[in-house]
Amino acid sequence: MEETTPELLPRETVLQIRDTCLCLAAQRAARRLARRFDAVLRPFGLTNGQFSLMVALNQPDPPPMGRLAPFLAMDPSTLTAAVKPLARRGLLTVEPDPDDRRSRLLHITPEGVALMRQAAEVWRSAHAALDAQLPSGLPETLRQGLAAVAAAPPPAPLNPGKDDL
Amino acid sequence: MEETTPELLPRETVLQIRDTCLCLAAQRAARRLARRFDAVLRPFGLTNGQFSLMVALNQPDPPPMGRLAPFLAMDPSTLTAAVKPLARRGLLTVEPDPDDRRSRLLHITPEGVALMRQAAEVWRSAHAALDAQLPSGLPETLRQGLAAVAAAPPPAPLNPGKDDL
DNA sequence: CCATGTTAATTTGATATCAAATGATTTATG
DNA sequence: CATAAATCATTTGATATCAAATTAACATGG
Repeated sequence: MEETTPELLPRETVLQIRDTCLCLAAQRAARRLARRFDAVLRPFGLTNGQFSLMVALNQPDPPPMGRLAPFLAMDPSTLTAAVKPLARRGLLTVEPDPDDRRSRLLHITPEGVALMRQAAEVWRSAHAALDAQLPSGLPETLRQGLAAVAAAPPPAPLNPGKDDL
Repeated sequence: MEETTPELLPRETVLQIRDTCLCLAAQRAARRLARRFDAVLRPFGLTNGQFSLMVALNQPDPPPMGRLAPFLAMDPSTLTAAVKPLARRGLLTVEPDPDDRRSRLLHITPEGVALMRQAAEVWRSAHAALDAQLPSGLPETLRQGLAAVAAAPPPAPLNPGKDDL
C-alpha cells in the first residue's frame, strides 16, 4: 500500500518563502539583536526599545510623541504604552505642548540622563563587539539596507480610495 | 542671564547611536515589514509571524517545537504562546512525540494547508511588490546580512561560568 | 532500581505591538 | 462664529516577546 503523503504546500513554495522572505529574515535578526542588547542593558532595567526611546529624548527641544512614533516606525498607541513604565520610573515626563494641547512633549529627566550616561557606555562596547563579530563592511551595508526598507512606503492599501467616487 | 541648557548626553553620542545602532535599525525595519505583511495577510486572519510559523510546518515530518523556536530565533515560551491561537482555530495540532513525550510535534491540519495555499499566493505578490520597490540587488544583500546577524552567537554571557570553581 | 541531573515545554508576570474605536483639540468651511 | 473635518493621543482587546521559575519526562550513575 502506498502511504499517501499528507497534502502540503509545494516544497518549492515552502523553500522560497523560507529562504527569501525579508519579513521573516528581519523578524529573526530583530529578535536576536533585541535579546542581545536587552541582556547588556538589563543592569539598568532598560530594554533595547526603551534605550532607543530614551536616546531620542536627548534633544534641546523635547520631541512630541507625534514625531517619535514615525522615527521609531511604531504605532502611536505603541508609543503611548511604551512611555508608561519609563514615566513611572521617573526617567521622563509627559507634558502637553502649550502651543497645541493635543500634542505631548516627552521630557527626559535628570535621572533619565544620569542613567543614559552609563547605558550609553555599555551600548558602545556592546555594539563594538557586534561590529567586530560581523564581516567587515557588513554593518554599514546593513544599516543602509535596513534604512531603505524602513523608508519604503507601504503599498497603496487597496482601500475604498478617497479619490474614487 | 545665561540659560543653562539642561544636561543631556553629548550630541555626538546621541547621533552615533541614532545613526549606527543595528539593533534600532533592525527593530524599525522589522516593524515596518511586519505591518506591511500583516496587512496583506489580514484577510486570512494571519499575522506575519503566524504565517512564517505555518510555513515551517509544511514538512513531511511534523517538526518539534524545540526545532522551530531556534529556527524562528524565538524563545521557547514565545512559541508556546504563539501556537495557541493557531491551535484554537484548528490550523495545527500539538501532539507529544511518541519517542520522547517531553517533545511536542506540530502537525499542520488540512484546514491549515488550505488556508496557507491562499496565503502563500498573497505572500508571493506582496513580496514581489516589495522587491520591486527596493534598489536592485538590495534584497539579496539584506537577506545575507540579516542571516549573518541572526547567526552571530551572543557574546559570552559573563555568567558564573559552570567551569570555574 | 533509584537518586541525580538534564532536557522540553509551560506558566507567570511584565513589556511590546498593532488595529479599531474613542476622546480631546485644533483647523477649515460655510 | 459655528459646525464639520482633520489631527494627536489614548483606550481596549488581542497577539507577541522574553526571563525566571516550574512541571514533566528522559538519562545516567551508583
